[in-house]
Amino acid sequence: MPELPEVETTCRGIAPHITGRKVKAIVVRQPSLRWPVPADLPALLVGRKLHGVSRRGKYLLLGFSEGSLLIHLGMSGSLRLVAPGAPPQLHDHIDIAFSGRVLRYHDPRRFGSMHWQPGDPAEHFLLASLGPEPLEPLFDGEWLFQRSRKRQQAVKPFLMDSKVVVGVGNIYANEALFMAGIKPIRKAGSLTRNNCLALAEHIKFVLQRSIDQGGTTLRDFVGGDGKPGYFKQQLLVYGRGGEPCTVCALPLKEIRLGQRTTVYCTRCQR
DNA sequence: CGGACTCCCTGCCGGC
DNA sequence: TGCCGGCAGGGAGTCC
Repeated sequence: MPELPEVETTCRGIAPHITGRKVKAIVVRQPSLRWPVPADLPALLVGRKLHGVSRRGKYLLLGFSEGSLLIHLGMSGSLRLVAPGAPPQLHDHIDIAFSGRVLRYHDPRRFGSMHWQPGDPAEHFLLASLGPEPLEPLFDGEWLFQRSRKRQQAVKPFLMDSKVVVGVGNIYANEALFMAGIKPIRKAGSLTRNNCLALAEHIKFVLQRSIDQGGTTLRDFVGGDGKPGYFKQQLLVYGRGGEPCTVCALPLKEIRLGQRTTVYCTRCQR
């Protein structure tokens, strides 16, 4: 169930265990993901040494000297390290076997993907037009303000547009809008500069806090129990439609906006 | 171009 | 109990 913090947690969790190791084998049990898994994946990877693991938006990048493997976890994907020979479970679609450790891709809904990009991964078509990373200084209130000018779209789908900023999914869009006191259905173009400053700060805050908490379950995660790294009980609005607002106790309103569940407080968010 | 909508897929939950 | 519709955290592709 990956949003940016889960992808970041995965990145940090797997990196120390596989960086510098050689790929020994690739097993593709189910090549039909969001896009077909490249048929030549074994030829591309076996024998290559992994230089490092990084993240761009919700894409994980396994970097080799010749290029990068881009992995997206979709809605239901996860990566785990398992011991060589561990029996695959249902929906364990792909193994990347390193010396001593197997990186196993699991994805019931198969909305995830794997792509190979020679050379600089940033040139891949899926990454080329992505907006800034939310936790980097390049993304700030001024950026949001400039990008939102004259946009008629509601602010929530605007925030979830990966060309505006990457990594803000449905959960964190709801949370950040609540914390910033901004109604999700407001037109992006109606936001004031101060609105945008608040919004950018709360996006950074909620994502960073979630990453910090994901870190607390890293050991379990790497050990293979796959515990998700975010804490549902800390969410202020997402999943709480009809329940009292944590600030004013008015029941939270739940609507559909751009085909996604949206929860907000009609009193605290304007 | 912006913005709304569709679809990829399995699992699960609530209603009947 | 079983079946069925609807919904789930993403996001590319299509159409207007």
